[in-house]
This record gives sequence, C-alpha cells and structure tokens, in this order.
Amino acid sequence: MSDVTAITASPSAKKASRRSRRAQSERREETSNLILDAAEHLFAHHGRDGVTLRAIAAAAGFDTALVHYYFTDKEGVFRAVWNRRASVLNAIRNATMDSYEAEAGEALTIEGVLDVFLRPIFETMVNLGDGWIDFAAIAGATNASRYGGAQIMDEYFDPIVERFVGLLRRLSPDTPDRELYWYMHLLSGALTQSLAQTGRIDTLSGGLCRSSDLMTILDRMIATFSAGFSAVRSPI
Amino acid sequence: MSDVTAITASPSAKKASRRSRRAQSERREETSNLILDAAEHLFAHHGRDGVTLRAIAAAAGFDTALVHYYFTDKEGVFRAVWNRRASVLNAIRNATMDSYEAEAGEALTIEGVLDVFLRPIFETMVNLGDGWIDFAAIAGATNASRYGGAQIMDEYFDPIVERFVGLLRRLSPDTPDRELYWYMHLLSGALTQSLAQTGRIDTLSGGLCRSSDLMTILDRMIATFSAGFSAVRSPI
DNA sequence: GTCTATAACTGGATAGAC
DNA sequence: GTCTATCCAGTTATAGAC
Repeated sequence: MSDVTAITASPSAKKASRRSRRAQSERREETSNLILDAAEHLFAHHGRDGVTLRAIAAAAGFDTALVHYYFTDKEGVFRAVWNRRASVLNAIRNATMDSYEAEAGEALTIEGVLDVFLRPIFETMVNLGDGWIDFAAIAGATNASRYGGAQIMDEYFDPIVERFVGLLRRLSPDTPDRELYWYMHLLSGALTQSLAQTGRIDTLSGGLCRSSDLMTILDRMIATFSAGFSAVRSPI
Repeated sequence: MSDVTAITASPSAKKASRRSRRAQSERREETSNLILDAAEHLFAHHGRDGVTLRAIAAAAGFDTALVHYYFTDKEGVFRAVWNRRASVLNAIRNATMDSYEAEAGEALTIEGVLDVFLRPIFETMVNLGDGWIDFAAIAGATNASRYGGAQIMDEYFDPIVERFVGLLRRLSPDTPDRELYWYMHLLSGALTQSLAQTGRIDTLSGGLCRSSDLMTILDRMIATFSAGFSAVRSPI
C-alpha cells in the first residue's frame, strides 16, 4: 500500500498525508486506550465472563462494532488489557532487579530480596493510579482462577519469578528447589489476594485494616515472609 | 393440604401415601444432588459466570426447567452449592476447634493453632474426594474475587475466622488486633491460592511441586506461617 | 475510523402437558 | 417430578454507509 502512495501522490500531498497519518495514529491510540480503560474497569469489578462487549463499548462511549474493529473479540480485549500493563510493569520490575543484583553482590538478605521482588508492584499500583488498581484486581482474580489463569500468569510473569527464585537459591543454596517453590507458592497467594483488594479484611477486622492500604500490606508481607523464610532456609 | 388428605384418604391409602412420600423425598434429594454435583464441577472449572444453566442441566442429565424447579435460578444453584459443602465443613471445623480449646487450656502454640484452623479443611478436601476438590477451587476463586466474593466468604466463614483470631490473641496478647488481622489476611491468601489448585506452581517448579498435593501444602503452610508469626508476636 | 442496521445465535425463564 | 415447547431479552459479530 505504501508503494501505491509513493507512485500516485505528489510530494506535498505526501507530506500532508504523513502528517494526517500521525494525527490518525494518535487518535487511534487514544480511542484504543479509552476502550481498554473501560474494559479494565469492568473486568476488575465483574470478572472476565461477567462483562459484555456491549457494556465495554457503552462505557467507552463507542459502538460495539468499533471494539471489534480494534480488538477482534472479547478475548482480544482481555489480552490487550493485560499486554498494556504487563509490558510496563515487567520493564520496571526487571530494571529494579537488575540494579539490585548489580549492587547487592554477595550481600543478599531475605528482606532485600523480598523487597526488590514486591515493592515495584505495589509502588506502581499506588503511584500510577486508578487503572493500575483495576489491573491489580484483575491479576489477583486471574491468578486464583483455574480457567486459563495459570497460563496467563505464566506467560507474563514466569521470567521475573524465576529471577526471584534464583535469588532465594543464592540466599540458601542447600535448600532443595522444591522447598523454594513451595515458599514461592505461599508468597504468591498472599500477593494476589492483596492485589485483588476484595474488601474482606475490612469487614473481618471491623475496619482496623483496609484492603486498599497497599503500602501497609507490602510492609507486612516483607516482615512476615522474611520471618517465614527461616522455616525454609538451610542452617547457616 | 395435609388436612385434605386426612379427610379424604382411607387409612391404607394414607400409609401408602406416606411411604411414597418418603421415596419421593429421597428421589428429590438424589436429583437435587445430581444437579449440584454437575454445577459444582462446572463452576470449579469455568467460574461462576462462565457456566450456563443449560450446561448444568445437560451435565446432570436433566432439562433446564428442572433446574429452575429445584433452585429457582442460577444464583440459587450457586448458593445451594455453597450451602451443601459449607454447612458440613463448618461443623467439622467447629468441632475440631471445640476439642482443641477444651484440651489445650493455656498451653497454646502457634503450630497448634494453625493446625486446628487449617487441617480440617485440607483433610476434608482430600478424604471426602472429588466434589470437595471442586468446591475448594470455587472457594479459592470466590475469595479472590471482588464481585460478591467477600460477602459470601464473610457469610460462611466469619465465625470460624473470629475463633482463630481469638486464639492468636491469647497467644500474643500484646499484639495489636490490627496486626493479627494483617497476618490473617496473608494466611488467607496463601490458603485460598492453595485451595484453588490452579496448576501454576506445577509449571513454575518444572514439576517439582504439584498444586494437587494438598497435604504437603498444609505442612508447608504451618511451617512457614509459624515462623512468620514471630514477626507479629509480642516479645515473650 | 466510526456508526447504523441487522443477521444469527445463546441463555434464562415459564406455561403447560404428562 | 420431569420434559416439551416456546418466548423473549441480550449478545456477538459483520456488512455496508458515511
């Protein structure tokens, strides 16, 4: 198609076309993001199967046909929601991990390792705002679901988890991998329950704790799982 | 209606009617259970909103109309699935808790308290078989969901959780309640992730761990969270 | 790019026969 | 109690106009 343009268009038309194409591409991006914002919000509050394309389109202020135009089908929208956030989050987490590994050398601590693994998640959610909170809820629900949940989590988060387990291994070389993975399993459960922000602990604690209080949860996770690691760690 | 029967029916007809009524009631119970079995299995594998009444009816070998006859609507089926298991499970857990409280006296340990809280769940799932495993998956997904999840969990499990927190309080009287509830929050996350049996840890660990290996998970939960409690506990 | 219109289908629910 | 038949609302998806 670009060949055709090159042949038929005059230089000035070409320039105009290029400018309009840029504007179009920005517009495209904006529309796409509006749809994903709406979808993300709805998925977070009603679950993957509790949301219709109509509802997404209506919430975004467009027609269903447009959603099909951009994302083909509902599965496509769901994947796009994941892609948009996960690519950003993974970049942040990997960068944090890189600098920690570079600086920490052999002086690893369990607190430090948990911190480098967990803090970027919580800080991203809290600092970057609304949409991220919704995404966190989606990730939490996805991780606890049997229907495709594990597959999506694997796809997006396997590498960073492997790096984390690698650090645990360096921290406690005599602990069998199997035990490290069980520890990881428990940690991952506590993490996703926290990200899901279901409000259950709010009721249960009579208001003493709020599941929206993510930075406090981060703090308690590091404290409890640091202490918990002593059950896993090989004797020094 | 029983008045009418009493007036119009002869004694022998009355007796036959009573026998047939018993048979009917058993049949009723059986049909109802077949429907719930099918529903439970489907809910566990596709989620609450991923299942249609048609699919439930078909899997149970009946027509949709019959499902409506027994449970009114889909919500009714879902609630019935919960009721059937939760009533049994709560009875078991409370009984275990009763005898522990009676016997342990003041000699509480964190291992003991975690054991009494967790073991009945895992043993029930493992010993009582198939349907219970499906129910566990449903409970796991429900606990991590924002849409009505917290409410259902509260409704069924609040009392037993309160008893558990009460034991933690006796174990560590100077720890602020707020901290005990945060500990509970993390524990609950690890628990429901385990019950959900998503298979993620299987892939992640390259087969070293299996999420179906519930008794091993129980063991690791007690070990890790016992050690973890030292971060929460008031100094002795 | 975005919308209108519509086709084709799915799912929930009920009336009524047996 | 259980099924047949059917209705109706809601949903996905696409063709085609602008």
